[in-house]
Amino acid sequence: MTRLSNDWRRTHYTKDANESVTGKEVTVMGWIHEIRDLGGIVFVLIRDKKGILQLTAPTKETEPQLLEDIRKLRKESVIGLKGTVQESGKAPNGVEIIPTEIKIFSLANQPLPMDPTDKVKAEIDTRLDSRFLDLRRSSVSSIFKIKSKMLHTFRTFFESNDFLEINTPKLVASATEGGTELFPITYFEKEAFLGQSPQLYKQMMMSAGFDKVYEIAQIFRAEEHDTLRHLNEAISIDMEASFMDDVDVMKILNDLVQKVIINVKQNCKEELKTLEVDLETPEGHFEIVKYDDAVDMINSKDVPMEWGEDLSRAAEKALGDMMNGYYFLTEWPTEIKPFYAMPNEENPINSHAFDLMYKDLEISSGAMRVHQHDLLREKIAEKGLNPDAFGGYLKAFEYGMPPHAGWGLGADRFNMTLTGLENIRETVLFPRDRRRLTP
RNA sequence: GCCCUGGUGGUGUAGGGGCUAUCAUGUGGGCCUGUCGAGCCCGCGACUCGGGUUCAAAUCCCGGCCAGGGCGCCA
Repeated sequence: MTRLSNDWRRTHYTKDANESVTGKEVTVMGWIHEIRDLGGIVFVLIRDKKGILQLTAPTKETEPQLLEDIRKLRKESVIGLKGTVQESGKAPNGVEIIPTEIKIFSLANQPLPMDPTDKVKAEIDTRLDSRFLDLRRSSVSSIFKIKSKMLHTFRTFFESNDFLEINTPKLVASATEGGTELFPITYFEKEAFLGQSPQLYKQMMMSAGFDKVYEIAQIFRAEEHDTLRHLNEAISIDMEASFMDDVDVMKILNDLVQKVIINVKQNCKEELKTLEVDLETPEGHFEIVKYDDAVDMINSKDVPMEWGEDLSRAAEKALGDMMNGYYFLTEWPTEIKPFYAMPNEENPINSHAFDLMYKDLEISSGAMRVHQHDLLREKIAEKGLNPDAFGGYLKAFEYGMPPHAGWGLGADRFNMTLTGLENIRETVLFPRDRRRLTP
C-alpha cells in the first residue's frame, strides 16, 4: 500500500481521458469497478466521480511486475494509473488506457457488504448501513449532485436579492413553540432542547432591521412518525422579509421553485438521465386553492373532512390526485395554524397562512406574521401556551417590529420532487429516523 | 404509538414439521487475447434472537429485536 508521492497527481478525470488526448500519457485516480481477466488480455474498469474508463493490458505486451500488480487488484480498491490513451472501437467509450504504471493506494476487503455495480439489488436498510459504498453508485450520487445544485440556486437567489444569511441557535432553552415534540438534551446543569425551527429567531431579525434574511440549516423533531416522508433531522430552508405580506413571499417561493427546476435541468442533465427523471418546468403562477374550496374538493371524493381540520393523509392524497404538480393551499383557518400566523382583518377565523404542496406532499408552509405585540401575546395564550415563557421573543415586538412574512421549506422533501423519489431517506446522506441513529 | 406483512449464505431470493436447504450474484482457485451483466470448470458460504409445542422446528405458537407497507402524531 502506497502513499501519494509528489509526482502522482491526477491529470485527467476518466471522462476527460478521451479521444482529444489520444497518444498522450495521463494519470487517473479511482476505484476498481470491474475486472475481466481473459487470460491473454486483462480489462479493468476504473471509476471516478465523473465516469468509468477501461484499462487494457495484453499480457504479452505488459511488464511482468505491472501485470502482477494488476492481477492483485480487487473490486473497489483505490488505485492511481499512469498510461497512454489509445483509441479503440472495441473499448466502451471508444478509448482505453494502456498502462505503464499503477499505484495501489488501498485494497478493498472481500466480499463487499453490498454490490455497488447494481447487479444484485440491495434494500434501503442494507444500503444505509454501508452508505459510503451505496454512494459510489451514480444513481445515488446523482441525488446529491441535484441537491447541491438546488441549494446553490437558493443561495444565489437570496444573495442576489439582498437577503442576509443568518445562523440561529439549535440549542434552545424550552419547548415554547408548542406542538411538536422536541429532543431533550443536557446543557450543563440545565435542561435544553434541539431546535425544531428557526421561526422565532428569524422573526426577531426583522426587529433587528435586517429586512430580509435566510437560513439553510438542520431542524430536529422528536415525533415518532415512521413514514416515507418524515425524518427526525431535516434541512429547512427558511426566509423572512419585512414590509411584505403572504402574497409577496408566495411570489418569491414560486419564482424560486421555478429557478431551481430550470437550473437543475440545465446543469444536471446526466444526473436526471441516470435517475430517469423528466422534469417539467412549471410555467407562471402556481394554482391557488383556498382551504374552504379544498374541503369541498376533498369531500367530493368521498373522503370525509370537516372545516377546521388539518388534512388527513387520505385528504392529502385525494387533493393531490386532483392537482397537477405544485400548488398553494391558502387562507387556512386561524385556529389550526401557529400563533404567529396573521388572522384575516375582516374575517379573523381565516388566516394569511399558506402551504406549498406538490401533489400530496407538503413542501413548504408560510404566512404573514403577527407583528403587533398585544395581539401576539393574546394568540399565544389562546393556544394554551404561557406568554411569559416567550419573554425574549415578545420583547422584540415591543420596541418597533415591522410587518413581515416568510416561509420554511423542507429541502429534503423538495429534493424528492426533483428526483422523483418516494422515500425521503434516499435524499439524505445519513438519515435519522425513528430507529436509525447510525452511521 | 397502532394495524397488516415479513426476517434463509456478503447481497437479492426459493422452500414452509423429518431434504445433503433452491437459484442468482458474490467470493477463492483453474482455463481462455477484445471483454463490456463476458463465458466455462471446481470449491466456499445461510435458516433473526429467546422461550414453548413435538419423537422431530428454518417451518407451528408466544415474546423481543429489526425490516417493508399503511395510519396516527407532525409549531
